[in-house]
Amino acid sequence: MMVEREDLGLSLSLSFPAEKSAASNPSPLPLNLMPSSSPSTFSIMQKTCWNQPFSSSDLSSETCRVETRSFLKGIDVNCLPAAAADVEEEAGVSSPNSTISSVSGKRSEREASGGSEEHDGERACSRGVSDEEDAENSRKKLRLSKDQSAILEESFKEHNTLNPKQKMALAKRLGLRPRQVEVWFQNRRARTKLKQTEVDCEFLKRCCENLTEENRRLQKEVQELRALKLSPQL
DNA sequence: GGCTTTAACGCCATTACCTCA
DNA sequence: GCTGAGGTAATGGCGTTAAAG
Repeated sequence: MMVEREDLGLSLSLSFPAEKSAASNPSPLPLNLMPSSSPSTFSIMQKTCWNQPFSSSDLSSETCRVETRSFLKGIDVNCLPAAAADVEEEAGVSSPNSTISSVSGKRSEREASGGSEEHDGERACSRGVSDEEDAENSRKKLRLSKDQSAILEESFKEHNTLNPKQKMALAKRLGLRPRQVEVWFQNRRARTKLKQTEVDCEFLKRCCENLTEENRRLQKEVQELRALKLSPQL
C-alpha cells in the first residue's frame, strides 16, 4: 500500500509493507495495518481542516515569478521613495484597527535599495525615517480585523500564493501594505503545514500501533504453530 | 553552452507583541 | 494589576530559480 500525499507544500509518502509482503509472500493471514479509522479520518481531515492540496512546486509559484518579472519590466527602480509613497497611499496604509510596524532589517534594506515598485512600497517605510519615528514605530504589532482575516482566508482558499497583482489588489482592498499581505500568506501557509504535519504524525502513530499489534499477533501465531508442530499427536 | 551575478520569491526559525485566562 | 501561555504579525537567514551579462 502506498499513500502518497503532497499537500500544503508537504509531501509525505507512506509505504506499508503489508501489501508488498502479501504480494510476494501470499500469506493466509490477513494483514490490515492501516489504522482502522485512518483512511476516512485522514481524508475527512484533509478535506475539512484546510484547503485544497497544494504543493510548494505549485504552478502558481512559477506563474507568480514569471508574472512578477514581466510585471516589473519597465519600472524605474531608482524612483523608490516616490513609488513607495504612492503605493502606501494607494493602499491606504493605515490599517483600520492597527498600528503599523516598522519595516526594517536586512531583507528590507536589500530590496528597498534595488527592489520593485511593489517592494519599495512595502519596505520603504524604514528608509528616511528619523530615529524618533523609528523608535515609535518599532515593531508595533498589527492586529487584523475579523473582516480582514475573513477576506484573507477567502483569498487563501482560492490560491495559497499570490502573484504581485493579486497581492497589490488584496492589499488595497484590505487597506494593508502588500508586504503585510505577503507575510500573512506566508504565516498562513506555515500554519497549514503545521496542521498537516500534526495529522501526518497522528496517522503514522496509528500505523505504528497497528503494526505493533499485528506483529504481536503474528508472533503469537508462530508460537502456536510451533507448539502444534512439536505436539505428540502430529 | 557554461559561468557568474542579481533579483525575487518561498520556507523556516525565531522574535516580539498582543490577548486572555 | 501581574503573569504566563498561546496566537500571530513581523523579521532575518538561507536556498532556489530564472534572467541578464
